[in-house]
Amino acid sequence: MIFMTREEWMKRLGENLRERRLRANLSQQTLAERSDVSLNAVKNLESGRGAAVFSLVSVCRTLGAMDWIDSLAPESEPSPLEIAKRGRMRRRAAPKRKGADHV
Amino acid sequence: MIFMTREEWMKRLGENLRERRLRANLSQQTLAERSDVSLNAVKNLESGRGAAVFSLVSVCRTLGAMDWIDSLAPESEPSPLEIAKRGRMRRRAAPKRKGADHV
DNA sequence: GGATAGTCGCCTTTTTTAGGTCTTTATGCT
DNA sequence: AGCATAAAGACCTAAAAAAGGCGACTATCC
Repeated sequence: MIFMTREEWMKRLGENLRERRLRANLSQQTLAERSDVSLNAVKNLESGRGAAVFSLVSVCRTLGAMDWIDSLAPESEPSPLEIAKRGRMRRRAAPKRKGADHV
Repeated sequence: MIFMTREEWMKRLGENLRERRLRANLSQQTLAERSDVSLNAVKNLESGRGAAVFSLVSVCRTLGAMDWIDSLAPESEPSPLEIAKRGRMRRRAAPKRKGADHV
């Protein structure tokens, strides 16, 4: 289960969305209208074909399923070492200097 | 906080992804390469501009953050009433018949 | 069984994103 | 402080998705 291709993930995502919609007893058409996207956008999402993040967000908002967005935020606090060394949050990745860090 | 526009959600999503990346101390460039998407795709994602679900999935896969996909699946079992009435899972939304269900 | 309507497939046009490159900004490290 | 580089921005072309419509299939309800 760990090594799923991106396409497989998209399909899975589509299935989950579909289930959600059916639990709410909504047709693709109705969901599309309420989400203010086209019917095709919903089709593409559920079938796992290409879709835009905007469509995904729109549909999820209608379905009342937005928790996933914050579930993506790193739940762990920055390591104490980091806080000690650098006062604030990191705004850039550490630069790979010339000869310093090899590979 | 409840009524965020879709654009605001996109921005938030981007910020979360950005934080994740920084915690991993990866540059946009590196993340893009490892995710097999273009640098622009990563930029678009983090800036909250339009992006493809494919890009989102790709990046999340690299960051080891795929739990959200299944978090979208309805965790609740279908209601016992439903199971009793109809043997299997619903495959379509209930049709809105002519005079039957009003609005 | 029959009628209704949700779903799927395909097609065309328009809009958006990916992918690439260059310039500028500003952060992080020494 | 100085410098190397990550990151943001703008611009372009090609590719992909949105949007809209049409027809066939079939699950659902009566």
